[in-house]
Amino acid sequence: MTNVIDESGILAISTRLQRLADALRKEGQLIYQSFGLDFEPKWFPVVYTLHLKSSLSVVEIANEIGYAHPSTISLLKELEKQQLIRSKKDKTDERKRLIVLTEKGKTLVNAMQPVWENMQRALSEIADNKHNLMKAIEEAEAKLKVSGFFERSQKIRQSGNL
Amino acid sequence: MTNVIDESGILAISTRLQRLADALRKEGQLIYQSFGLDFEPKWFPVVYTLHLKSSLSVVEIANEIGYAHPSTISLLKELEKQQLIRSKKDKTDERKRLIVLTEKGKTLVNAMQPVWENMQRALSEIADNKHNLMKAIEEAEAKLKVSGFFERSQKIRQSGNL
DNA sequence: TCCATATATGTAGTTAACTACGTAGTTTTA
DNA sequence: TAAAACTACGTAGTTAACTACATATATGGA
Repeated sequence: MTNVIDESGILAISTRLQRLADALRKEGQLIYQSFGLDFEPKWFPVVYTLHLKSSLSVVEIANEIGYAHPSTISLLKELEKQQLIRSKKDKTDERKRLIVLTEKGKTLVNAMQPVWENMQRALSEIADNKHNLMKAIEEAEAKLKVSGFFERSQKIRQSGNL
Repeated sequence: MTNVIDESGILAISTRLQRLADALRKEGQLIYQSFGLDFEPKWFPVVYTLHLKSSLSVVEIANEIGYAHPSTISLLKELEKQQLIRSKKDKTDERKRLIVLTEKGKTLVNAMQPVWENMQRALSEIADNKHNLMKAIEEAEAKLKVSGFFERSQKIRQSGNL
């Protein structure tokens, strides 16, 4: 199991992140199935957000979950098809569509609580190590927010040595 | 900048990983451009592997970089178009195509050394924190190799409480 | 008050990975 | 030694995110 990429260090980091994200998403799908639930991991951010905030516009949801708005729209379409959400025009601003969970959606969220608890434990086993993965992600995101990868590269370059 | 997903904990981890991978890949593209190099981050795993191993078949490359072979084939097509690699039939096994870097490819690899060094430093600034991102990824991957997310979920479920 | 600018939503097309399946050589085994 | 099983490569179609652009409504300033 020699693997050049695992040894090429940090340069292949985006490859490694993507691989890991893919694997977890796919296995997440199997877990929902095994509990007999008709739910997909990619829906989690939207549904969880609406569970907490109850009524939000498309762009507000996009901001909450950190996605571009067209991605959010396509998730909302799927959830509408599943009858887990519905939407109505905002009366005070005709441009906005306010999204809410349906009764079916709320029921499903309740049914998913033990599954989420189960997943959380399994994920903790995987991610809680000497270097905690969630904390590492949070710290890296915080750094990027202060100054991006490109900006840091430019600064290093201008500093002379590279 | 309230963000439900950042606070929803580990359940949205695959979303977070993907976001981070995307951001780093895109900024990586800008960095190559800023150095005047016609190179894309997604090509790195293949090119770096061929730089170290010089002649490999399609499936061997796929295994080295941890991708499915069709993904590798489409990367190889792009690299062939860029004239960075070429291939010839293996004489002892007619099924195999042996891939090598061209002279242009080798020259580019040399030209990229300082850029890779620069990127490595910038990435270290981002990822070397209290919880080191690369190490966290490695640890999580090791755990998954022992027993996957699904398998762990099943075991927790069977243990009774969930 | 009306025009310019900004915001909210939507559509179309792209990207970078994947799985499923097909074909052609190679190896094993009955 | 011929059939079965395996391996290598390739194609087609899918997925889950993205950017760029279009349209409709709202708002602020001259």
